[in-house]
Amino acid sequence: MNPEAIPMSEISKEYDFKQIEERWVGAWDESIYYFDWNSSAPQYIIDTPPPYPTGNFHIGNALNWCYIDFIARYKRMRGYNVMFPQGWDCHGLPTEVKVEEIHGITKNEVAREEFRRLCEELTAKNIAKMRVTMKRLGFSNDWSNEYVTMMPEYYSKTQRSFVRMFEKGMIYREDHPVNWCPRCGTAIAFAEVEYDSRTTTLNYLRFGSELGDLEIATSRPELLAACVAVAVHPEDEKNRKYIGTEVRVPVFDYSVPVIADEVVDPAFGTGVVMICTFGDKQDVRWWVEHHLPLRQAIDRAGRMTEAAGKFAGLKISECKDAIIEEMRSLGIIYKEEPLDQNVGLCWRCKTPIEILSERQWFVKIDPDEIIKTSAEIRWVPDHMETRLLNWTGTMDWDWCISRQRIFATPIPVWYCRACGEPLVAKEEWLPLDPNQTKPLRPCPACGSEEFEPETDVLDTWMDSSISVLNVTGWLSGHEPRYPAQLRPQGHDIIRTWAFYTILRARALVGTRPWDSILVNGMVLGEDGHKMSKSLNNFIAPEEVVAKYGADAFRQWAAVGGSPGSDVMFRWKDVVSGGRFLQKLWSMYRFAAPHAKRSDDVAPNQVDRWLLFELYLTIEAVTEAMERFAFDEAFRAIRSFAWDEFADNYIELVKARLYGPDGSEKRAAQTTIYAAIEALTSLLAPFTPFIAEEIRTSLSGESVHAASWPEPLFIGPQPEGSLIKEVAAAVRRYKSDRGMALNAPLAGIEVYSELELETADLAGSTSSTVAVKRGLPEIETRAVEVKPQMKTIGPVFKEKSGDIIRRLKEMDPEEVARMAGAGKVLVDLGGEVAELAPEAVKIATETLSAGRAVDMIRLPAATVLIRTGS
RNA sequence: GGGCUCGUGGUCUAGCUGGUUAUGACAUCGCCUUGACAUGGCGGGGAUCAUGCGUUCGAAUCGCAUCGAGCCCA
Repeated sequence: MNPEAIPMSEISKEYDFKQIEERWVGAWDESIYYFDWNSSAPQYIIDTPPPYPTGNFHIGNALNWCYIDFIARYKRMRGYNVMFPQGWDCHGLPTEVKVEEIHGITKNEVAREEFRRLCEELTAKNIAKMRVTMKRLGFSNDWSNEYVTMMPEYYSKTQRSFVRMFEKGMIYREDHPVNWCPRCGTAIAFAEVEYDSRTTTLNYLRFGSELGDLEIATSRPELLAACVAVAVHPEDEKNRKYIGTEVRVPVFDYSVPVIADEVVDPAFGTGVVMICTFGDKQDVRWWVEHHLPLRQAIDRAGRMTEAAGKFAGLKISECKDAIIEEMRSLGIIYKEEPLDQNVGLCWRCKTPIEILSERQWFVKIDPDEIIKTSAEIRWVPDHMETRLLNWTGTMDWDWCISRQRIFATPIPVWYCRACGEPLVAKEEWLPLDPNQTKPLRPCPACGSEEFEPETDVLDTWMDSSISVLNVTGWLSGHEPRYPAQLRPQGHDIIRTWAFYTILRARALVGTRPWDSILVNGMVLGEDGHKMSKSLNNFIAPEEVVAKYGADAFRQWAAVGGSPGSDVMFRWKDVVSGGRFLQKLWSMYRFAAPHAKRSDDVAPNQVDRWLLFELYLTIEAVTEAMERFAFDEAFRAIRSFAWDEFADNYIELVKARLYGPDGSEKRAAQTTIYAAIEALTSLLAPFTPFIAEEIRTSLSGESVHAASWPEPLFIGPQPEGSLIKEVAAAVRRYKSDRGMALNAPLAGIEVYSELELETADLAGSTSSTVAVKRGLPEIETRAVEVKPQMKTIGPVFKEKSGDIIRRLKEMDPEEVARMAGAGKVLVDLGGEVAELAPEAVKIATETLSAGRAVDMIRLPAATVLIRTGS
């Protein structure tokens, strides 16, 4: 489009973000963001986090997606074959709960398949809502690579991964202690356990012994029936005599051994610990180490078992009360005191978890392999890797992957009714639900054809931990392209998603999952706390977009904080983003009729200065983008656009633009064109809407199909830079005197060592300008000595402080004279230090010596302004 | 209790491979309607760089300790 066809008056004065952004959302062709499976261009595959489809794309997601979009758009412009896929991690308890709520049912009241169907229906609706928000925010997702974990295309891969790892011996089924939520009725992994401090009671009781009663302290007397041993420290003077003997468990009256273990803290309680199966993780460790028997006193529903004798059937808390009451009345409890302790809670419902021994499916964890693989990955910021490594060393048992739920990937296993042997499905039978289909062969152990289906389902992390394999083409018919280049994710799920993904990629395809992982922080509300609905500091992205637009919101994401650190949501950042959009629009409104590309015009000093600034900006932005330093990148763009281009360059060249046609005018027009073209390209990853609006008006091409600007190789431009400095100084001069900026001055003389062009300076100051070499004939006087520490310190070491003090006391005129003569002598009392001239800088004051001029001193020039006429 | 990160004008932050004048934004105050923009321009005020000790000629920057905050975990 010819810019001449857009008179300035036809471009609205105000930037209408709503109209423009919504128009582009509707107009953009999404296919330009599709990954090309056949391309030989370097690939850049992003393992986008698949969000849980709650129906609301929250601001934490939005921050991460902004980061991803900045990178995806930047990499595309750099010529990469980019995949920015979108997945949905559908399975999970929250949806089950929501469905029960919506339909007023419990999951056991309807058929398994029917319940699953209701969950899928709700999930599909939520996904549709979230897609709308994502598109409105301007994310350049590749929707041709969307995946939905609840669909057979995806969960068949989860099932195949299960079968393959089973066949490699990396998945096994075993009776094993698991973390159990009695309320949800399901096993959970360590990653799902939260901790909270609670106050409870430490009960002191007596166990009967031939050596006299043994005193023990416990916070969980309800587990008395699960007691399998008692432990004391081997060096414990008071209690060591009991080691190797047996003591009687009160109330239940059976014998347990007393064992020695150094882990026991002799100073806690009575120094004697009751080992139960299982009160906590330490009990599990002792149980394994000392080969103790199993006495399970609590069942899956959180009620006491037959092992608890007359307390059987009571809830845990009821049993606790009853047992304490009984022991008090029998005098077994002789002391009670409050105890602060941290209890493990189910992350979903906050119910205290129990450790039960259950037959469950597990994935083997090899910490060394995880650590080795992690070392092959570039972590940004690098300290986030420490969190993974710390976590890797702290797990007491393998990853429990079976869950007692419905809406999840079925475990493709049956058990033979005749001999109990498990039959794991063959890969080619998948996908399947063992509750719906029968195995295609008889029991390999006994030949029976009668089977019980596995009703447990897989942990949802089993789905999402292969997201990276899914997007890189594993089991898809495409040539696989793992590892992916980037995993962007939050630091809250390092111990889960990052950990499990590394484990699974190693196990299934033998490589690291990604080249780099970019870890983003959490979004904090304006009160400084993590944004959440319960804290009532929650802002929806839709609200921000409605008020200030997606481009303004995205600027908050870019400059609100650096990736990795937590970022506070601040309205003022969005507001200031909106102002920048208006500023850009005003710039464009001015530039549109002037931006014209001409060949063979020679840029003048000011043009070349701007082109050099542009060159520096492109270099700085490119370098920052490679480090994912979006805040630095965007600040550099903003500073170029606002400070250099708008406030300085445009003001300097107005006279040329409004002046007569000629090569000087065409040089300015060409420079403006180049600046706007490059600027829109740099802005494209961050503010895709306004960048597109301006760029298409300028050149008719989409900025999102353009390539990243090449730095124009141009050296420093001291002349143009000085002209800018002088113009700014004159602007300040006028402002200080309350003069209008376009008020003419009687005359300006610029003294410097450079050969300056005067046209732009004369135009922007509305005054005649004379350029002279050297210094004006006026008096100068030294007023201050500035010692240069960098020069003095290394030479004079401990004398430096003294020298500085003396220098400041000396007459500046005298110091200046000595510096001019080649050396500065400083009397230190006993001795005289000899300083090189560069060890001091002299600040001078100028006297206009009776002439009718004002003087402005700049680092590289002296400007005289005639005040008389 | 452990690990990680971090304490810089009123608020948020840059600097942190040590060099005496600590960056920017927002807020605040003053001046200015000039042919893109008052959602603008120009300028001013405002900081014991959490505290203490140490290393050094010299510390916001390096080390140790203390206090405080956030996150992850036991």
